[in-house]
Amino acid sequence: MELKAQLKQAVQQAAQGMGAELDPAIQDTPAGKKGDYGTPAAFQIAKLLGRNPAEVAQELARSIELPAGIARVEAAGPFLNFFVDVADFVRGVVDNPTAMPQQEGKVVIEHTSVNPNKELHVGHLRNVVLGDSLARIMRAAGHTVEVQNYIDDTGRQAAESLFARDFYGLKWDGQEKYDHWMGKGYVRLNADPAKPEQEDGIRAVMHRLEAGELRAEIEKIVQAHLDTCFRLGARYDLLNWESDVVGSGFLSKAMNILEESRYTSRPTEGKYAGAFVMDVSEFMPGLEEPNVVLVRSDGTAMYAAKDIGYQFWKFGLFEGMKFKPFATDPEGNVVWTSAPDGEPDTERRFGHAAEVINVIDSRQNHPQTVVRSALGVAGEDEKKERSIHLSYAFVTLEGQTISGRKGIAVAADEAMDEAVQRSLTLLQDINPELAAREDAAEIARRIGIGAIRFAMLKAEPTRQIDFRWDSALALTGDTAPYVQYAAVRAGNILRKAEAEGYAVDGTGADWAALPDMDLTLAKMVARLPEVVEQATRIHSPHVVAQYALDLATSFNAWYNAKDKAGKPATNVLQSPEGLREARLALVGRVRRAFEETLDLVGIEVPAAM
RNA sequence: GCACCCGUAGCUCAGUUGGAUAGAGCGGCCCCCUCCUAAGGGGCAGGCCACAGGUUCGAUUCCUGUCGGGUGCACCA
Repeated sequence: MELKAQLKQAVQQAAQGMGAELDPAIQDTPAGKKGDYGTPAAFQIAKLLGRNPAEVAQELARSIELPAGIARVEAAGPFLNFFVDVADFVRGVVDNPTAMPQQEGKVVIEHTSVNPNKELHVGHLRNVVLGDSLARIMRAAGHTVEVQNYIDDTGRQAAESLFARDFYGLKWDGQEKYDHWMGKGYVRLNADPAKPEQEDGIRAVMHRLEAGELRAEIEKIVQAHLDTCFRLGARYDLLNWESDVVGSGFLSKAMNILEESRYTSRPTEGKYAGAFVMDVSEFMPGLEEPNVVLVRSDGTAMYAAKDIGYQFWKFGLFEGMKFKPFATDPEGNVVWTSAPDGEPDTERRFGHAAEVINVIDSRQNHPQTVVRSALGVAGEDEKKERSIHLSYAFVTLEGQTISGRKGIAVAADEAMDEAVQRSLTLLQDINPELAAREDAAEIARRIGIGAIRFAMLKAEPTRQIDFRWDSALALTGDTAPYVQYAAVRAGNILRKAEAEGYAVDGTGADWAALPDMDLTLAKMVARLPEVVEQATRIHSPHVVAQYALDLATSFNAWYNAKDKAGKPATNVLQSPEGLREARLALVGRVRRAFEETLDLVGIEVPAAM
């Protein structure tokens, strides 16, 4: 990685010497090709100079000054291939910690934001896992990250659940998970033919919610949601309540800012007479109707206006909310909440983001683009550019659209229970000795939760996924357990080596004894920083999940490598002294890479498998 | 109708700012525990990268169009 940057510079200089200015790509050579890293720079140079690419490559090979760690260079037709010095390279990887990107600036990530009226279902899992993983990645890349969870406490869903509870006279037994219990009333109400006649009662609850009278009721549901998310491994810094966003006057503050813009107006005639509208055509080309109504002609605000106010606040365009502690997460960190009786944020602790990432499903693409455009309308072009919608396709259930209202859903808690149970069953099946251990439950938990997280992450967010038990909870193939198993194997080698009294820190290592097979593994380790950089650039954790698979595949292939006689070729403990120490140090480094990589996507390594 | 997303092996998906023979997993067939854990490894079969143009020395990748699937287009929330 560091090495790639040096190679790039060397190629750049050599090209300059030939009279060509360019930004050359340095890439891994395709499998089966000679060399470790290569560049197609000769194509570009040839074009600039009007010469033959293969000749240019030859000349480059002769003139380039190779950085330390590169043993030699060879022209392969128009490509230029570099060969690393195996001993230098592996030692370099082993001796140095992962050189993560050093990105700066505060990033606010909003995810989860589940209506507080019913338990989470498997569709919500994707949101939580995407957001939590991206938060971990952005933090590792150097950013200050603040995770926010939006609580829609004044919405219709919350009102219906609370209404249903009283309407049916439901009593909580103190045992059932609270959000599940509340959800039952909601589903019952929506299946009830008598529901249309209850509109007045539901509206009355909505008014009480808006007045903040039922906040304690909603808090109980929110706490139950947090328990589910904590179990998944997600962590939060701040809960923002819709009633507080409204109560803090963000709406009028945002409208005041937008008033100044030449893109907003209050038409006195036509279809928008009397309303406050925003023309977004400059920011959203191709729209049939470029005007977005923010405030209706009767003076009431549209939902979009509230979203805009909230987004403006995240970027620090104004202040006003008050905060207090709400809960502590499993590590004992405080989760804060907005609250009418909280303290003003005099230290500007919350919000004030340089970048805002909203994790919301793709059905919100249009409204999210409007929110983003509003920053442009306000003249905040840089903030507009750094207003990111992490859009993902919503999850279907066995081909059906998930509907909490109709009760067509699998609860997130149920999916996690089942995943952990399946892990334990498999453990008993293939490793009874281990299953009898005291920590078997913890091992099964890490595997089960890991499997679910991984299933939600491994594909691109835009990809539609269908939740099916057998694929979401699979424990072999492209899954978390596959990666965890490789990490555990690496750990086992180290443990045995230490028991034998061998050095695992590189002491006594004969780096020059390492064959190319070991180099391949070290090269995979060295890729991690660029993977993290890419994940932050495209705002998607799936590349990290894919890398975890690549790393595990590399390690397993190396672990099982056979020589021509069919004997193990890389057995560490049976390697000659010197080579053994070099390999132990490498295995130790690979193990750390597994831990770091899995941590980026919120997956823990079990003690044994 | 308009906008956005997707179309890669039988199925589910990867594929770096355009580069060298397009890769995995699942499923099918065949091998590998005298070897640090077989939740593993190796091999075989399986591809007009939806289709048609274009840009380029070079396109799965960028542009245009067509077809197929999904989603969204209220002075709703």
